[in-house]
Amino acid sequence: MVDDRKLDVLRAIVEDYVATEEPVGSKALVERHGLGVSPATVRNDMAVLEEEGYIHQPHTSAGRIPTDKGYRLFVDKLATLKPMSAAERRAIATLLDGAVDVDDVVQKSVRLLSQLTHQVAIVQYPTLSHSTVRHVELVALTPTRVMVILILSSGRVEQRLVELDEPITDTDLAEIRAAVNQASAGVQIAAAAAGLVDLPDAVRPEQAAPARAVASVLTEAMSDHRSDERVAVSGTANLARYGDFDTAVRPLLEALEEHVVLLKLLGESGSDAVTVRIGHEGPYSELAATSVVTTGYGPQQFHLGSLGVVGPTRMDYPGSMAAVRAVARYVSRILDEGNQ
Amino acid sequence: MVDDRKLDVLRAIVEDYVATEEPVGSKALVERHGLGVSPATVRNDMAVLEEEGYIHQPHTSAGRIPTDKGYRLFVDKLATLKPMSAAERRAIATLLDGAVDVDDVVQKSVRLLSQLTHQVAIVQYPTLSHSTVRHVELVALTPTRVMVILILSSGRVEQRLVELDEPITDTDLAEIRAAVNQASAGVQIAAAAAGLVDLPDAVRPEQAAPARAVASVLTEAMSDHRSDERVAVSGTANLARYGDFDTAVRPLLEALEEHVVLLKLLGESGSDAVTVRIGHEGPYSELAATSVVTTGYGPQQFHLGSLGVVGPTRMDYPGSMAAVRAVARYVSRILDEGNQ
DNA sequence: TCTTGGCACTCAGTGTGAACGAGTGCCAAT
DNA sequence: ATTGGCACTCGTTCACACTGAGTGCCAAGA
Repeated sequence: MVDDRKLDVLRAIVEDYVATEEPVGSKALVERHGLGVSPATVRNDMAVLEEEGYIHQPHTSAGRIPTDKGYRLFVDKLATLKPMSAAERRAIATLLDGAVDVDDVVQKSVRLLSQLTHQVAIVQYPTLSHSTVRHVELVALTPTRVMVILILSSGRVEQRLVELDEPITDTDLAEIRAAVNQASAGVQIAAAAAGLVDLPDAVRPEQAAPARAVASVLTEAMSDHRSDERVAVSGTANLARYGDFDTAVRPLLEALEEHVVLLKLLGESGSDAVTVRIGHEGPYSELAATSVVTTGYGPQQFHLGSLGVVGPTRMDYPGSMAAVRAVARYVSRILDEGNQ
Repeated sequence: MVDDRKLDVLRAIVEDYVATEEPVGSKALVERHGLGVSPATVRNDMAVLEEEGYIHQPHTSAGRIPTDKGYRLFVDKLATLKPMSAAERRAIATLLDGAVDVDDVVQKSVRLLSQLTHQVAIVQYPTLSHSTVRHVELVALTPTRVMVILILSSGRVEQRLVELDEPITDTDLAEIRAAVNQASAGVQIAAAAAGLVDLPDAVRPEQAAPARAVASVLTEAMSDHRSDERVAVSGTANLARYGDFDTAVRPLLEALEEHVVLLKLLGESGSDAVTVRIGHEGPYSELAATSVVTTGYGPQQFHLGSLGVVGPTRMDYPGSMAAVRAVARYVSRILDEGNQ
């Protein structure tokens, strides 16, 4: 049986342990929280909680620390999101409103998130796969060198250089440009990439060769989801606060280098809600001592990417969850505005 | 007097200490290096080296470790650059040749450098200040929304969005575009930014308002040296190998978060040569235990930026210097090619 | 039945002191 | 100038006893 008071005890243990990084005993618990019962009673409750696997005793004569299962219950049942302070809200708003483009939004928000939570923050760059093509521009730098510029609805701009075998005239280039935009403007990039196969047929025969070259790099740029795989990381210095270098800090530092790993950590948080993955619940056994708090972002439930924080299981979940949610909302709003 | 054999002893001490991270004694020294003399002789030499301040004894019954001054002598007099292996050369070439744009070059080379040296690598994004304007493109997304695209000789592309008060026609836009390119193409960005002040006078009166708006964002984009201040960092996980968390790792992790600090570390390495700054020689007292190996890069002595590695003073200087130089050369070459 | 005070027990952490040994400095001999 | 020998230093390690936070259990009380 886990009744209300036992939940209170668990909450108190989690809060104290997060604050002190030391096993917490029954006496300190009743002192620091107004539980209204004696240490002996708390001890009985602790015995039950331990029996059920929510807390754990490193050694006989020590206090208790929460297990992953205990944190899980804490997060599911007990954690009321810490509301952001007015100052924090203002900081988020002013910082992110000053961002000039999408990359800037990502870089500013990852920094912000790490500062708000004092954890390591991760922000995935927004995916291009839902974007539509807004415009394609062709600029002749020299008669045989054309800069191809792809402007997406997300505000992202990709450029590629094309070397032509033959010099091209401005009028030919203009016609190809028109044909390309005819074929792709307003179309989702995947479909646009597919449609460009027919581009050489849509122009006059003598323009087929350069059109093919242009179509080729455009297709490549559209299917190049490199930016889907990019993530920004900030706040690694915050790891310094945590002891236990070998089990907690080192594996995390190594994981942070591997963006593939980070993407997997972020990846499954598809929905609107804030997801918490605690210790061993994650996919990497080396990261058994770290937790991940993530959520998706994007305008109107449109999943453009994920962001979150990672840190030791011993982390401030309510605070992290609140910050993650707040930043995700602002980012979504900003991206939405830029999109109109 | 510091004669040749004493220099040999110093070299041996540095090499052993770098390899083992432990104070090195006279006996181990003659065993591991074929010095051809007895431990007692080495001890005499060590006494002199200590007197002169090149090495130091943490406590009476311990071996010696090099001082910053000792590392300095080692680097200046003794370090012959470790030549890159054929495999390493090939890795550099194949990786960097696959880069598609400038940002990609930076990101790949920082990663490469950290892997080659097993240190923390830093690469500054190339400065824009020497770039010239290659082309300016104006694209009407809607009649009142114009995407301004600035293409620089370095291959970098900056985009900005302009909201117009009045709808604009395609012909007006084309005329403004022509005027802008007339004024800026081929001109260094600083001069181009200055020249754009006169843009409204160069177009027909009814186009002055939109021209002013365009000139305004272009000037801002040209003088926005944000990218001069950007740096890429990789290899923080390599710090995990070093003990001495508080004096060596933590301050460095904190410094790595502050890009301003990084830029200052990189900053003074203007020339072509590889610069080594050892421990206290640097500008930050908190980084007294870390050394920086940097060099500039850019085609034909044109300083576009700096790159290098940072790590504890106890680092493999010859290897780091060789890797830094090799990567800088490749980066310079690639940027040069893209620039033609 | 739940709560509480009391009490014996456990065991990590701390401190002390002795033994150990890596490494040195010095000196006399070569 | 180099070398073997030797006494000396001092950090490290280990054993051992001590301390005290914290527990589990039990009997008494609400």
